[in-house]
Amino acid sequence: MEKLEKYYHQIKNSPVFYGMKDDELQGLLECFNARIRNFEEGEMIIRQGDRITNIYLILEGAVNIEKDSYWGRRIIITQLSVNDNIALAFVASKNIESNIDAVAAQNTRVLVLSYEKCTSMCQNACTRHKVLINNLFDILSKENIELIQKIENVSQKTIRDKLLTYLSNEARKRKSNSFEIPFNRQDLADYLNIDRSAMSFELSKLQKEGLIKYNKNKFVLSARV
Amino acid sequence: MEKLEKYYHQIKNSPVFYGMKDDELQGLLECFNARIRNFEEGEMIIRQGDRITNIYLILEGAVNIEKDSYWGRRIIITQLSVNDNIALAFVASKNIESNIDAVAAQNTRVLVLSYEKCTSMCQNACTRHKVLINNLFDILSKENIELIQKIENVSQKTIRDKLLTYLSNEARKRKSNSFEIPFNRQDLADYLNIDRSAMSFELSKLQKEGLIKYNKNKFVLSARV
DNA sequence: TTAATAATGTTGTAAAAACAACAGAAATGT
DNA sequence: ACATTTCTGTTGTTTTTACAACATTATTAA
Repeated sequence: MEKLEKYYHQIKNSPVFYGMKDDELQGLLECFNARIRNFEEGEMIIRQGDRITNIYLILEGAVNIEKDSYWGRRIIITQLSVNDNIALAFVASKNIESNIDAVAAQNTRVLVLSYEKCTSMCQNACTRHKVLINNLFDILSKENIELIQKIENVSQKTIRDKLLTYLSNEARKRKSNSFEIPFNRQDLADYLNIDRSAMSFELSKLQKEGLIKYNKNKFVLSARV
Repeated sequence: MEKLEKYYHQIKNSPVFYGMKDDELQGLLECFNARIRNFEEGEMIIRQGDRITNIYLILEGAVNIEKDSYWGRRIIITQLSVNDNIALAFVASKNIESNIDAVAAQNTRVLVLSYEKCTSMCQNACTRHKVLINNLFDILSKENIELIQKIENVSQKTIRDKLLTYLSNEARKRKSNSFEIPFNRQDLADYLNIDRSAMSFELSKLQKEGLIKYNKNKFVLSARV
């Protein structure tokens, strides 16, 4: 339990527990059987078919939400990072199996809470549960909007349009024309559902045309985009 | 307010209000300024850029959630039907503008509730609000899972794989190999982000190969799919 | 019933993507 | 510093898709 102390401030200010008083949070962390788990890059945190009963809060690192298609191709649905929750939607619908994998994209530290344990104990009656569920509702709303955004990105017709849509959406999100993306080329291709080499080719083309500049994961969009 | 009576039973048993006592629901409908609105096929219920402050519950009909791509192509994100809520994610994130259109896919009857009005009045304190937010959390979770499902559908590489993935997901959802889909051919193409005529061609091919049978919107999957 | 309109299916052609194979650059480990 | 491995970019070929144009079948209206 001592290790929790180190992250207490971060936990308290995370969207899940935002607005909770210290004593409420302390009690909740105990009641939730809170513990910290570490995952190495590439390690599976959640597998397709799992039933999720825990709330996962990312304290350090990043996690890819993936799906292997029936024919073996990898689909990256989204990448989560610090302060995000993993597979929250499956916690509420507890009789629905996870249809996604969660894979550590780097070495990752996660706070794990037994949601089930708390709801059974406090019967939804305590104030901290009320704050929590409000927060969870907000978080899920934002996730929902993110997923719609992603659908827009991958629904473009050409590789070019997918790239431009993705990049300009990222720029808008960060309120800057200059930003880093969390993906390497292969991951970006798996996120946009396109071939890596074809994507590389189109990126160069966009750079030659002066629409974008990039170096590794750092992108700069020209005003024209 | 009399018109509400006609739908009272349906409203009471809808996922949003599920588990609410009669007096709670009655009070809530008043406090929410509940009213019924009708939309004709093709009419816009929500537009990109709107700020959503109402909860919309579909009582009759169906609604397409759409987005016009920058280049003018139509994307159907999902189709909602009776008992579904429209654009719920944007109600929670009230300072985020809608990035989607909601268009009546048929003549549609909708219950409209001012979410804002209630939250400001009851300060999240009344029991009915607690039941409501729990329900909303559940609904958003399911929507989330649906969106992930849709991402899987459109992330397949070929038209054939998109169709087979979509159809077998539908079959699983309805627990039957025989089912109707809510789309005509053009809408299905816009949902899967593919060309209608190419899709028609592939559908015939699948039928010739004996993998599927179809007539209009009614599909039957062979055991091999 | 017939004409008009809409929806769906079919085909050929041009465009785009996937794929494979490889070259060069960057990162990693020893 | 060197060898090894991983990542990224490039090119040519094959496959798939979009698009356009039209045929056929349903649906609607007169």
